Amino acid sequence: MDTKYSPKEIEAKWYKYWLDNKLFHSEPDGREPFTVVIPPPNVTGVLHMGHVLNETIQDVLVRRARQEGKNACWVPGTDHASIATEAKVIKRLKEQGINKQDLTREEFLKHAWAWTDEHGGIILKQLRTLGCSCDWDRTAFTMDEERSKAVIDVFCDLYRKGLIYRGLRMVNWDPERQTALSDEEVIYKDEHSHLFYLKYYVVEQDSVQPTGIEGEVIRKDERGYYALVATTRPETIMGDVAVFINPKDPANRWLSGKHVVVPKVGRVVPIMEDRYVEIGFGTGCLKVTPAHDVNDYALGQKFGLKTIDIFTPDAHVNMEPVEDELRPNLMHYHGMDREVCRKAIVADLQAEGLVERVEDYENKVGYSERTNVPIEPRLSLQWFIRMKHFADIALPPVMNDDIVFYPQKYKNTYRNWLENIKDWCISRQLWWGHRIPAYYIKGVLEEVGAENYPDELIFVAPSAEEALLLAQKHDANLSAADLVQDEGALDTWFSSWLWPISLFNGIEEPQNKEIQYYYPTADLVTGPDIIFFWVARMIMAGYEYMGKMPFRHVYFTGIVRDKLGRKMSKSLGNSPDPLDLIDRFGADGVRMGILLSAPAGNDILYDDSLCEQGRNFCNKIWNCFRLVKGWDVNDTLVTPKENILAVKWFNAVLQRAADEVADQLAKYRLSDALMTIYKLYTDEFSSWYLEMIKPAYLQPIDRATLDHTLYFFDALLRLLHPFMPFITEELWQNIAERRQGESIMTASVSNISVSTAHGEVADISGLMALVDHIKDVVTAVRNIRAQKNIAQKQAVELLVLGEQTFSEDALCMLSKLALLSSVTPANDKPEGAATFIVGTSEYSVPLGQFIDKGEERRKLEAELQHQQGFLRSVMAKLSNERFVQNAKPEIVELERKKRADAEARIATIEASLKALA
RNA sequence: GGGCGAAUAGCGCAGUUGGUUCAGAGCAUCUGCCUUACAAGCAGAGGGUCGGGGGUUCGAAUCCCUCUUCGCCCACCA
Repeated sequence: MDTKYSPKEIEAKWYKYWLDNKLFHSEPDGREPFTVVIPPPNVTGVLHMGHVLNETIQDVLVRRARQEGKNACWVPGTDHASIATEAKVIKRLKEQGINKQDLTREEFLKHAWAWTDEHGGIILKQLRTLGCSCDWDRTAFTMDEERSKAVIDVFCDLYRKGLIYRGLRMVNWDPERQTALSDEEVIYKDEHSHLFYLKYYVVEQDSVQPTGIEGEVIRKDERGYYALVATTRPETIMGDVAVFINPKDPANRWLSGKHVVVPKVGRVVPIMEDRYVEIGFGTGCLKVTPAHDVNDYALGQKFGLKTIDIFTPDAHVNMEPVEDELRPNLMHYHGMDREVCRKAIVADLQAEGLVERVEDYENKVGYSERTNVPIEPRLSLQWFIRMKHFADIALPPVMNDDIVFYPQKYKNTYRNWLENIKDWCISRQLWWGHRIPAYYIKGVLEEVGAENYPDELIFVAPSAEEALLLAQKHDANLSAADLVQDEGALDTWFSSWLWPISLFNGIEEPQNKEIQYYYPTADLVTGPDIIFFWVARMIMAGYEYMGKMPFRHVYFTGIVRDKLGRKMSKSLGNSPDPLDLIDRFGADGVRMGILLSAPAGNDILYDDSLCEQGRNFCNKIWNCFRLVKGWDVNDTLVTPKENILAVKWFNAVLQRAADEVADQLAKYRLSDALMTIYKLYTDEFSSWYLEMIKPAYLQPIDRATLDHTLYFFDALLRLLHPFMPFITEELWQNIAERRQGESIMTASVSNISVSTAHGEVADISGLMALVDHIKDVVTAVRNIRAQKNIAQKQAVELLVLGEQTFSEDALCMLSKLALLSSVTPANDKPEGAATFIVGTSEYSVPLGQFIDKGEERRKLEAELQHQQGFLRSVMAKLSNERFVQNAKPEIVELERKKRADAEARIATIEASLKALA
């Protein structure tokens, strides 16, 4: 066996074994279910560090549940990710010289499916490399037949319930992809921009009169009186229909009732008044373009203003809606991109003296989450869900912890969103996705246009045939050819929100055995960035369709960042390829690396050194195994006394650690749990226990000690298995004879210690204290060796001064660990001895001529000072009457004991100093 | 603008109702060791006024107030 663990073949071997033996597969049975549904990654995505974190956590939870005897079922799958995938397909088609516009819907979808089949599911393969124990037989896709049926049926159902409606609204428009987006898909970014102050000349120049109100600001230049309007988007002036002032604003009072000319455009628009306009911002004059701004639209609605939409769907200037008589002056802007037009129009305005000034300005601009282009607010006909009802059913269960969030702080975020919920725009102008099951009568649509199409003539049904039946109730003469289906597709999240239900076909058959057994799921593990997109909406759908929560616990992971704290991203190139890491450190090493510093909710700063630590830990375990398996056993050998003590002690340590791990896991403190196991292995097991029982070189070990040690090893592997599945399986299989198909995956983790290890221990804390004392003495002796340059192999004598006595087994253990030639009680210590104190006892190692009296004295004096300082602080407390009166009696008693101990130690040190003199 | 959270060792963190030498473990650093399981290792060591200030208390990293700094979420100020 090599001294290094080499993961590659071992990982492949056991993953295959698990699959061959169907150990990941779950079927409903009598056991308690433990269900986890994977947050479906994009079907065309590849594994990144965020996935590694997320999936490793899920795997730990699932594997642990399996070991606890639960029927664990982790369902994998992928998301069709409508907008992201459609973008990728369009890009690839472009590379092949094909434009989406030239394709029919059917042709495009053919390409999209081809792409999905080709690249889809790569990420699921990669999850196997990481060791994920998903039930692959259940692999699903948000757009497969079963899931699609659920989506369409839910749409129809919500429509019937009046929770879905169609309407002309101002929506977030992505001009790149040319589709509407939900509010959640818009990311606001701070931007350096400019505030342009434009002159809108007053039409009624002759009637301008100062009002005499204090604070009045009348603007006039050689061309006459004008209103000054501040805007960040001068290109939208072509859609201006009014200028608003606040009725209470003294500065602009004189403009009341006037009309102004939109600069360059030439349109005469009224000055109007509304309290929405903030006095003191800019000049207090607001230009209003209802077609291109959400607030302007609201004002337009309130006052019945026209909307002049001067952009095409891809945000190029369109002069069509502009009045004929104004157009000739503006035609050179026609077809310009909005950004280009901004520059052009500013230049023109400046040339004509219509810009009074330009200021630097910081503002927020909304960007499309997917295409990263600025959102254009756009009036369009879309489908929405009324969210009030869903907010009402989804808020209470989280607030009262029926569904528990880890960490809890996200409850606030969740509440905040639900309490200010807005309707959800679910339609997208995309082809890749679930097509909206709404049908229109072709003739009527052509006659009145989409915007004026009456709601009563919309027929929503799962299929064209069923829609026709509905339509025929309205007009018996209609035939299939008279109906036309809505062109839009649904938001991806409209299918994801059903995931925990649709995976078990719970929408179609709510009473089926699977949904009844697996639902609600146990834990959801996901990033806080999709708390609104996904988590909240799953809770809504869960209560709406199952009447129950979709999951009991939500574990929000942090964001994986690089060492410098930057978010990992493709463009920065700071994201390592997980497969490459697995290649270098092994899957177990990578899992440990990512888990170690990933407490819930905290961002993790990833660095390769974390995986190195994981790999090193694998080696440690590997070498423990080499040692233990290398021992020959001799059945006739009597178990040494120190081994009996060691076994009893480690048995207790193991149980304590196992309890701690269980507690930490119950609190979802995975990295703490892993650290507990790590320390148990490296510190207690390797550094102490194995050294305690290790036979001399080439000597055999006794049967009882070996058996107990193998048992401990087995238990340690079981504890570690959820975190590092591969190496633990490998060693577990080799530590004892196993049946075919048997696996550590299902080896129990309850009752980890052996209660019969050399009989019951009555006083566990006494046992622990004894071994702790021995460890302290050993460490002190090692220190003396180091300081005095005494060789590791050179045995030394130890004198015990005072009352401390050791039982025989303790003496044996002590002698073995510290390599002592003798341990003898003594009243006085010889000339030239190094001394140290453990607890209240003093020890001494005679050194003969090696001793440096001066140094020894300095050490003792330093210790004396420390003890005296400590005693003073204790005395201060005890002499404080209010402390003695108010503090709890046990606390006071403790202080008294501290005083006694300190006094004893001081006496000992003083005696030693005297002896040295 | 509103809300939430954080600040503890060089680094990323733990510290559960205030009380055990409570100021912690891990990594990194330093020192000594190729000691027959492991140098990807072993044995040791150093390192922090718990962001600043005030208060409550016999006692504060922990509770309260305040200031500073950082992060996140939400929001229609052109």
